[in-house]
Amino acid sequence: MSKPVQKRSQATRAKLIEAAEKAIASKGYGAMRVEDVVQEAGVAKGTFFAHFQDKDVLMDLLIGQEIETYLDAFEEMAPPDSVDELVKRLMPLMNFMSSERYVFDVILRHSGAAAKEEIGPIARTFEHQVVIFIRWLTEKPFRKDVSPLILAEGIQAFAVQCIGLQFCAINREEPMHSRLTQYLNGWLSS
Amino acid sequence: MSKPVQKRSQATRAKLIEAAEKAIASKGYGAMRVEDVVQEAGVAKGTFFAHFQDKDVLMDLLIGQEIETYLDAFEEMAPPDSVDELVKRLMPLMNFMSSERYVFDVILRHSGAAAKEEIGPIARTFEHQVVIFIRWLTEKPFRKDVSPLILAEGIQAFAVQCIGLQFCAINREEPMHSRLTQYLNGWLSS
DNA sequence: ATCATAAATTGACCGCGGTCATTAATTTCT
DNA sequence: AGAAATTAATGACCGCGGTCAATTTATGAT
Repeated sequence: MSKPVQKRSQATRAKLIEAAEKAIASKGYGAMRVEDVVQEAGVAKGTFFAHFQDKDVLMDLLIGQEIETYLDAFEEMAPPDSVDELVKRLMPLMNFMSSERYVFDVILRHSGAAAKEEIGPIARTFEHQVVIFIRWLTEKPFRKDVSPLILAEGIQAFAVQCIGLQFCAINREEPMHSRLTQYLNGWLSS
Repeated sequence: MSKPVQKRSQATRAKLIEAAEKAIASKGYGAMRVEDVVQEAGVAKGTFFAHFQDKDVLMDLLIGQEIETYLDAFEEMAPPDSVDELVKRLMPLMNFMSSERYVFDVILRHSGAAAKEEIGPIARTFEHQVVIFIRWLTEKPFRKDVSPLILAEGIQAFAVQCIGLQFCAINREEPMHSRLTQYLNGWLSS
């Protein structure tokens, strides 16, 4: 399943991923249908599930690699030296995470690895994020009375909270970035 | 849909809820099947959806009322005067929220009201929780340099974070309560 | 009581994710 | 090269949530 040995198998997998990306590009993540993907890829439905345990596994892959591109951008940047700067850096990623309710749900479902052995792409991005945050926090003037790991995980918790609130009508008048700024001012200042 | 006028309709609704509670009691939330519920209730499948927009709406109701019982217990208690006490008070609710992955997912999906007009049971419990936390925070010696509302929302964010991590194998060696204690020590102390 | 109107219920049907015994293509062995 | 053994692909089928035109039941007016 995860280790295709034949060339044909790799080609089929590539066709499926390409077809899925095409479907998503035109109709969004939430509207992607396995049946459309296999038709576009020119294979049978069962073939899809021979390559991906279920639809979620493919979504994990595609959304995970999208998130990773944002983290790559983080790596290029100089560490932010204020909460405002930090929030500004995070916004593009948060906008992607909140682009569709479905995307956010998939991310939440996969943000923690279900099993130690097989940590998925999205879970990996969350770990990667923590690494980046820890570096930023230790290099710059943020509070030092709480361990960087806890601080980093807290940033994630607040980001998730803000995205969640973004999806509810009552709270939508306050923009995500200003809400996150409030939380992080309370969380990161010494 | 939401305002049954005939007695017969109210009776049917009650039968459906009772049947659902029975199914959940014996097999858990995640295993509840609409088909089983309607059979137990002795009505047709379509009737279910005449009473509940979809399965999630019924889950919202049932899980929401369960959560509300924990909040009622909170109301009975004296406010906690330390983070340790606060965490101790929260644990029963958090244990319920993390009793099944499915339950947690439903809660996340409904924690924010989708529309101002029709705020669901679970969303109402989140608002109720905030009210309780604000009271606790203002009456007791927690930090005062951040608004109680933001502090209360932060407690929710950290609780959700801890439950989420609970479901992932990598982090399961650290018990929920000790993780939450760490977060809240950083968040609530002045 | 009788009929008109609205409310509630029905169950055949659909969409879509996911399964699995069968068949086809590849590789390995002799 | 051909037979045996692995690996890949197939598509009919299933489970389950959700829909809707048709039917039954209740209500209100005359």
